[in-house]
Amino acid sequence: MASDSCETPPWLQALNPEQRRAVEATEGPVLVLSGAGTGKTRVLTTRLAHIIASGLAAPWQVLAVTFTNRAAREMKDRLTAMIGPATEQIWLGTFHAVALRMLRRQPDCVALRPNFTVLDADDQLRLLKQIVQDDGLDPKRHSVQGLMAMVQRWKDRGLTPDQVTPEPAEPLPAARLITLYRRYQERLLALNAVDFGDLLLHALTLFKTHPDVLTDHQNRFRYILVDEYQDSNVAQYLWLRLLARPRYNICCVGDDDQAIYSWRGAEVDNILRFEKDFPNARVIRLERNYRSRPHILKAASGLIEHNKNRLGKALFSGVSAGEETPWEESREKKVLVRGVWNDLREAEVVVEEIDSDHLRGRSFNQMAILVRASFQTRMFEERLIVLAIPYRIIGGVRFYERQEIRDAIAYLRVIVQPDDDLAFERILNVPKRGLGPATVRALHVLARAEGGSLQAAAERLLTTPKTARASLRTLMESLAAWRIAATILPPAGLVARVLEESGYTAMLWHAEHTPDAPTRLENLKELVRAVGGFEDLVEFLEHVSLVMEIDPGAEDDRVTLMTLHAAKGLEFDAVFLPGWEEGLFPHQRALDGGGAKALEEERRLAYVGLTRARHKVMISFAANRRVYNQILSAIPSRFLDEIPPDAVERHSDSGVYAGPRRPRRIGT
DNA sequence: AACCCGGAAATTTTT
DNA sequence: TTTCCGGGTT
Repeated sequence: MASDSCETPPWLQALNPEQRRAVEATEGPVLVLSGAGTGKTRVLTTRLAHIIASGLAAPWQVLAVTFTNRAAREMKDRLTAMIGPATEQIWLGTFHAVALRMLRRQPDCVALRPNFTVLDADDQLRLLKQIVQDDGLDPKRHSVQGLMAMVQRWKDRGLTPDQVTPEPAEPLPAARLITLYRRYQERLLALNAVDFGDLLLHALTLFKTHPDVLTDHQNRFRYILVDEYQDSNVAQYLWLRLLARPRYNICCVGDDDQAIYSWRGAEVDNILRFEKDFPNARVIRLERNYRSRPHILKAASGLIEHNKNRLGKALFSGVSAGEETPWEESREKKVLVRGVWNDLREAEVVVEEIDSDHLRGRSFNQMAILVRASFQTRMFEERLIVLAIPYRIIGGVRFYERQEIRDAIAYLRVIVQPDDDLAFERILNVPKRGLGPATVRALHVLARAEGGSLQAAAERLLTTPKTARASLRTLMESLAAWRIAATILPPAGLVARVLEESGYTAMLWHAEHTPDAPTRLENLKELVRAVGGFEDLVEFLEHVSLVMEIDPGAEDDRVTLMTLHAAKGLEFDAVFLPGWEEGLFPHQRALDGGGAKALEEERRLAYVGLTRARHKVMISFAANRRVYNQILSAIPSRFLDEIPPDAVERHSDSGVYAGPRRPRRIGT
């Protein structure tokens, strides 16, 4: 083993002792508890490089799973810089991407056929709604979204319809819910489709029902790395446990203080239980923070200490964070807290601060406004536009969720995958071609009678001369033509042709009365451009269903606006945290139902926000905020009182309730 | 099949 | 307030 050699390999030299231990502890289960800004990504990438460079395993014998696409991309980039093209051979990706890759190899093992589709949230809802209606339930009385959430939660826990245990206190009898779940799963299989939760559920089923497949994978993966382990759900945990056997060379990296996804089925318990789950596990703590200035660390640590359910970890400052940066100023030795009259004023104050920072030579790139809920960004956008400050929003309405993009993609799906009824139904009458509900109903009846797809039913319908509709014939002929074209044209060319020949662009061009038609046309052009980066249509569709976002443009100097959730893993010189009010942050939903657990998660979210900052944090709260049409009053967030007072400098506008206990300063 | 109207929900966070 | 959905009418 390379670590036995006398010379220290160069890639280890840049690490501190704890990091180095985390990298060199290759055998057996290891939990790396890495606090914010302690060099987690460096440890992960170095560990991978170390395993490969010292010959412990070939690249393709290593599996590294992340939670987000961004984390996967970042790791890939940094690893490529270290070990070059061998990176490509590592199994590196999000849980969902890796699971999908495995399922693609053996779709038949979980009753799928090749080329199965990955449905997005919108398709899932549509499908479930159909099932709910078929069951004679009124979608209005029983929220389809609520039912969907329930199904997803089951899937997050790795439960198939057969394994779901009846739960009391649900809106419907348990047996009926399970039937809905079962029908939903049956419909998905019939459509040759999976939803997001299925990727993991099926991957788990694959291992459970096919021991030979599991053994193959166990033999292949000598080393497993897991990022953001605190965000894993039960299904992911079970899947990892199976896969890691019998060597248990599994290294999980995470921070229980940054667990913010329980609403999506993540189990903080996974990380809290690690030592029990994996006997003889080594636990390595990374607590040396290289990111934030001491006052920020103090504020963040003081806040998170109010959580009871945590492993306990204390960050300390690794180096003095600031050398020669434009951020050295005396008044920013504390976390600034501003209390203002209303949300409008809050936007003014924050954007003014951003503007004056910029005038002092600080770049917009290094400033971020992190909000609790995405609707908060609007007010800031308006203000930024007034002062002509460039900004970018991360998250928001995602590119591939826009209507016109989903329509275009539905066309592609119909071409690639004739069984995809959802996509077919979506495009059947878009643009309008006289194929309305009556036609859809007829097709459904026929499809059900013959046990085939809607497209098969459509072909069949055309053979019965009496009912044959000219426009349906035209559509089916077009589809056939596009299918042939797909084998010749590059994907981008095909998309352009489909949009043209289907009449879709004509429809938009014609629709001058709708103000956003030009934007939509623009988006479609953007889509063609995005498709241009792919050589294979199927590959593109895969990318769409997993990545959901389009490559960000060139890095220019802009302020970033995003939610706190989206900010995890990022860092900025200055971070602005608006909306620290009871009811907004902590969010009302957390205060209503969830009890202490939900509140602790909100607190962790606040912790994540604070620890994104290198040099400067400004928190703000508004006494009044416009929600819908009404103006709501709120008192400052309890989190403000939980930050150690000596790490904070408060200024509140006159007349603004500044919170209990502390004397307030008036005016500035 | 296309249009109009009224009522209800919307705003937590995402692979 | 706006937007979306479903039902009813033309």
